[in-house]
Amino acid sequence: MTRRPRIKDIAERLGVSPATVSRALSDTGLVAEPTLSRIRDAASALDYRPNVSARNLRTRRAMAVLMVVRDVGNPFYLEILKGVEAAARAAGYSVLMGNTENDPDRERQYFDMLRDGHADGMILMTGKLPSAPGYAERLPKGLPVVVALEMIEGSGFPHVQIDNEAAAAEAVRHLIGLGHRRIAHIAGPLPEVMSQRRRDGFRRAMAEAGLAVPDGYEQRGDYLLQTGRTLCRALLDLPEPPTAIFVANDEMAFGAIHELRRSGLDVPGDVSVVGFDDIYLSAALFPPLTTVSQPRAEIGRQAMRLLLRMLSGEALPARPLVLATELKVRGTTAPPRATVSN
Amino acid sequence: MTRRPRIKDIAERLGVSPATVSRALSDTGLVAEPTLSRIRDAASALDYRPNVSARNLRTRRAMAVLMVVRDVGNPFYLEILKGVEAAARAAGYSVLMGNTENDPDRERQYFDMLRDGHADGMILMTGKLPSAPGYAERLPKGLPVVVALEMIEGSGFPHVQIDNEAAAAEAVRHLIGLGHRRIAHIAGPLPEVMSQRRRDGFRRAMAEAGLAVPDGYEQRGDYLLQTGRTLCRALLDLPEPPTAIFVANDEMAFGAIHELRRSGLDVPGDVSVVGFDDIYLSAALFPPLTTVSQPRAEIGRQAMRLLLRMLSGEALPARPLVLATELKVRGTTAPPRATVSN
DNA sequence: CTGAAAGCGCTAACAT
DNA sequence: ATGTTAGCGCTTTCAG
Repeated sequence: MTRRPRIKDIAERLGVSPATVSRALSDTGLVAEPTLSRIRDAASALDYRPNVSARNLRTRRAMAVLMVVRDVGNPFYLEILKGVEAAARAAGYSVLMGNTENDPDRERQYFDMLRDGHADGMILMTGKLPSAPGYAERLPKGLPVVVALEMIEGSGFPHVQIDNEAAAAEAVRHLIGLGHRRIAHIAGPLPEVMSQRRRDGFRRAMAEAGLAVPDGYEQRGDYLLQTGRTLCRALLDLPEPPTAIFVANDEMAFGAIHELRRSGLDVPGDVSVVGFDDIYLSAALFPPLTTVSQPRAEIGRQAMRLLLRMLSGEALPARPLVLATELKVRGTTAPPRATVSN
Repeated sequence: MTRRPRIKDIAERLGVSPATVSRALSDTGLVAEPTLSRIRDAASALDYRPNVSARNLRTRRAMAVLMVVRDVGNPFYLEILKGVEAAARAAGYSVLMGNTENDPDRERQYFDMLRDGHADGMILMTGKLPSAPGYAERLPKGLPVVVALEMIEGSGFPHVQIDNEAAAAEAVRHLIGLGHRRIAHIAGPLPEVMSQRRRDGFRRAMAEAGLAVPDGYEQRGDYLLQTGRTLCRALLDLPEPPTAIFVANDEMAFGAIHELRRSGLDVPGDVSVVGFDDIYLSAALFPPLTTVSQPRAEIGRQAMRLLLRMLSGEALPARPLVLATELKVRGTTAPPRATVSN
């Protein structure tokens, strides 16, 4: 079996210089017509493919970006990945996936991949900088990093996000509008900014409507399905259980619904439930989940767009790019059974 | 801002040769102790990271593998990705994701990435070779490719798969064991080998039990949720509708269940449903889905293991690696309402 | 055990 | 418009 052809092989075969072949093959528009076609033909006849390592070494670019998430196993990220991938492909970039699982070692390892030339830029969706001590401070300024989905305050990187607080408030107002008064919230992990925002939205909507949030009406979860069950149980065991629950993500919402059903309660007849995220299959279940839909593919696309602009040396505005959410009113919300005011 | 340090910088600073630094940093065991530590210290003081393009160019390896699927948007692949990623990381490899969407251009493009040095090997889960004419024939023998999940007959690549036919038969036997006689099947796209196998398993189990498969009891789908609905409707409109349905994947099974409920039928009271794949959330729904569980993470891990062995030059056995499935009996199957034997 | 030298395959100045 | 030359940063013979 014969060795893979290099530029030199084509050049010799055609009696031109390697430089000309390189120029012809990379569409610089600097090669005249008789030569151009001959080179292209020869390249495809030899089934030539440029060696990316050599090219990358020379051009000091990898033509790859890194997308880093907390948990690749979560389908939520897939739609975003699709958006990123599409935008990346269109610009000739590949996408590397990084998975941190909240492990500080991995968090910094992916940052290191930027520095060692594995990737040219990074889309960071972990909601934090590497937590290794002193690491964040030592990061060079102007690193081509876009923070998406979650926010990292004070990081100085451009952000693509949604207004979690406003979206949460809208969801709660929907419940209030249906006539609910006793509305509870199952929150995400509160160290995280995103969870805080969603809880703040809940509180704001309640306050604006003059509704109290009794003790025990705010439960603190972790975005896992099982926890949705447990915390829902806790709410049902309250002396005055809520007639509606705003849950900080869909998985916990499913858990909550499961628990309600097991307790013989009807959703939405006895208790209404609103989720957040509009994950895969949310619309397809029984009943379909009322939830806040994030424009996930668009988040991915925009994040990649910003990143490409950074890579082309553009300075980016400090203001975060905020994308619109949409409350999808589906089958898990209805007016409370007995509309006794207060 | 000062330039990124190179090996040469460390060498000069320490008065040793670049070669020694390289050897020290790559743990060859060829550098003696006073020097070794000095080099390591200097490297970490300078925050040195080797340039991967240069290294890859020199070593002719990318230390990356490519995992190619039909549709990144499908959560099904996530667990596999997790398995691949874990095994890859452990061996020092990164994972590149490829998404073909059944587009022939992309199918071949990812193969090309192998050839241009983007990746050293590939885990192919698309169930087919690039369909561009003549392409498959021209592929060099012994390419480091492992086919996972689906099979590509005659491709000559090592396979990691499950026994789709046996698993399907087991699922159908479960229904028969419950007393069902009128059992229908909603199949996947039949050009695909995987769908054929699952259908064959259905047929075999029925034949073995001496049960007929009446006209219209085999519907041909495409793995999409909406299609599950439509085809379930078609089954219900039959003069003698089935009392149980074996569906070729979970998404269509959810669609079918949705349709059954909309028609006022109880699952599993009136109709039992079995799915295939055990996708995300299948266990968490109401009722939880009875389905065939594939060892997804294990498929990923094993595929990566085989690939690593190919990359180290080992010749691999032609026999496919077949992993065990497990029928998860959950809440969507029960004996038929009126157990009138035929 | 360490150093000198070569070169992986490509592209970018510079020259013509 | 094309050729010449150099070099990206690393690893790996080959010497010593």
